[in-house]
Amino acid sequence: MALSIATWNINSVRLRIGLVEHFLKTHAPDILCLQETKCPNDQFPSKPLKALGYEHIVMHGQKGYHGVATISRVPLTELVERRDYCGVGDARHLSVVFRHGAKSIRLHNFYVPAGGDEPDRTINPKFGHKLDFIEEMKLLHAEAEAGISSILVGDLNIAPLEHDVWSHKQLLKIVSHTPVEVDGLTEVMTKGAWVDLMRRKIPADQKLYTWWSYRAQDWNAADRGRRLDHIWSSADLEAHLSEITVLREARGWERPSDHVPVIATFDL
DNA sequence: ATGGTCGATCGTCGA
Repeated sequence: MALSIATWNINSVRLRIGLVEHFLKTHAPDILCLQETKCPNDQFPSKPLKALGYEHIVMHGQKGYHGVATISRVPLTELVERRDYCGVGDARHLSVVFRHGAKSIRLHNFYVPAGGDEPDRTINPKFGHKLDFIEEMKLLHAEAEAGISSILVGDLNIAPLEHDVWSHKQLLKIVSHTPVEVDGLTEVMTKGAWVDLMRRKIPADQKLYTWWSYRAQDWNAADRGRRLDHIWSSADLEAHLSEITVLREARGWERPSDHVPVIATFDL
């Protein structure tokens, strides 16, 4: 029985609700996790999503900034969590639990702080916040709850591997690919026993990006991308992963997000 | 080496 989970930093869900509808119509994931919805909960555009069969919507929004939402066509349980990482009141995490066949699965939806421009916490508090957020994520274990498998998706704002960026050497001092962030995210994975599902299907020696800056004249020709969006799971789900799709074409849609959807399909 | 572009909101911050 197939299960598909998608993640997409939408960069304003109200502005791009048409693109979300198009994506749901053409790819029909069972569940879509959005980040950077930039939308208070009472203004979330639920109606067109429900009309497409996505009747189960859990939001964690705030005015103007951040915000995550999980949109599902399969029922979700009452076991919803919204964790306030770093205790600053940002809407950057949401997790839900659903059943699929014999399994119960907790699905975490994360929007990790971008961290500003200067990779030095003594002069840039935003970078310090990012490092503290990652530190707190190290406490999250893929097997935290007995009998519940885990999937973790989202915009983690870190490209950990050499071929997750267009130039490893030129980005070593650029926030998202600095050694302190990469080491931190790697430790989140190892301590929590998470599996990087995208790299189980696309080998680490191949370039793989999910984000291209708005600032490039021609994002496609320059192809200076980064893999900032991720799909991880607990070890028990790895053997059931059938496909990973990075929807690069979405970067070329009209008025696009700077991130593209990533979809994991399981056979469970 | 620098600047380049977006979105929410309405001067400026965050990315």
